[in-house]
Amino acid sequence: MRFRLGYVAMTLKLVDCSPSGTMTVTAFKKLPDPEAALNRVRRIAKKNLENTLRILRYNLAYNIYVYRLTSKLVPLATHPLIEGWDYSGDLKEEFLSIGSFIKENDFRISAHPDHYTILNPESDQVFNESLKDLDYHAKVYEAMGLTDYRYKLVLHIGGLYGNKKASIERFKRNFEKLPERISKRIILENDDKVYTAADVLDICNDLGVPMVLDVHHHNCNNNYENLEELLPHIFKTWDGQHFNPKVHFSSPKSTKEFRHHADNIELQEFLNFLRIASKTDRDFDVMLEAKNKDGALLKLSDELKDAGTVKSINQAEFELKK
DNA sequence: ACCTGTCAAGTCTGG
DNA sequence: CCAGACTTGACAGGT
Repeated sequence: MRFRLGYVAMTLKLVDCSPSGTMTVTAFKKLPDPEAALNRVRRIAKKNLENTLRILRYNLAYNIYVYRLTSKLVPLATHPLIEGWDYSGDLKEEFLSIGSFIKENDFRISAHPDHYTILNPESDQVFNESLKDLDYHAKVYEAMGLTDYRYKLVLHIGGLYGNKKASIERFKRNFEKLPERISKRIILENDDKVYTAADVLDICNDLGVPMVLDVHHHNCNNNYENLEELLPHIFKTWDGQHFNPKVHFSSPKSTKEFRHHADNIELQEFLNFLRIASKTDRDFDVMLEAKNKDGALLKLSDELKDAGTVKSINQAEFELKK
């Protein structure tokens, strides 16, 4: 049984390599000439794309094949200020070279629209804004030539609005309204406050959508659910998908700030999870969500090699001994 | 060069 | 009904 490690958006190893350069609305409006402001956005977006390719090259060198794109590649992408700008046509070459590199090397790439993107709100306006953001994410994949639906978008269920059952029903109804180019990419994750792993598993089974288990969120919000029992069912939602099941993993910052992410991954907690996961007898990928990003990955990797319970294939891939 | 307040966005709680 | 927390990295303004 094998597993791979990945990290989110940003490497600490490369100098001056942010893929998330931004321009604020205030800064945009402050420039007297809208054309000049748009030029600035274009320059930042181009830089973000170039840096993303640099990061992917670095990942290849380190055998890191699991990576999450930042949602901020194109600043203000869904804002009316840049409405009408064809960023995917304008930066076609940059997008396509990223996509080709991803396909050539068979990277597992994902993206995670931020927590303002919600499918079950009570207001139509919030739903429509969320749709715009999902459309942007799908456009980014399409501009990269990643038209295969194996490249996913991770979402949470959303708000509670005082009634979990009704909010879940609204989620499902709204999900069915999505165009295929979006819905086929969506995978759902349990959150740290409202929707537990069992809640999300039910929704995923009803909709036929893969589920990402976030182990840390489960530790924050679990309603006494047993992970060992749930895990085989969670992994089963990935049957028929191109990639193996995916898990998010992070360690709590402290007892007091339990929900916050720590700088690195606690080895013992990780080994505990591996023990449970090994019983499913399936290969899987782990997205590490730590402040130290790829630094945390390389550190955990070293510690796993020393721990002896797993065999290292390379920096980011391991085989579990039975 | 460094420090701090601010930033597009939504939800929830407490006053 | 409104202000502030939540949470995040990066920008922008001030020193």
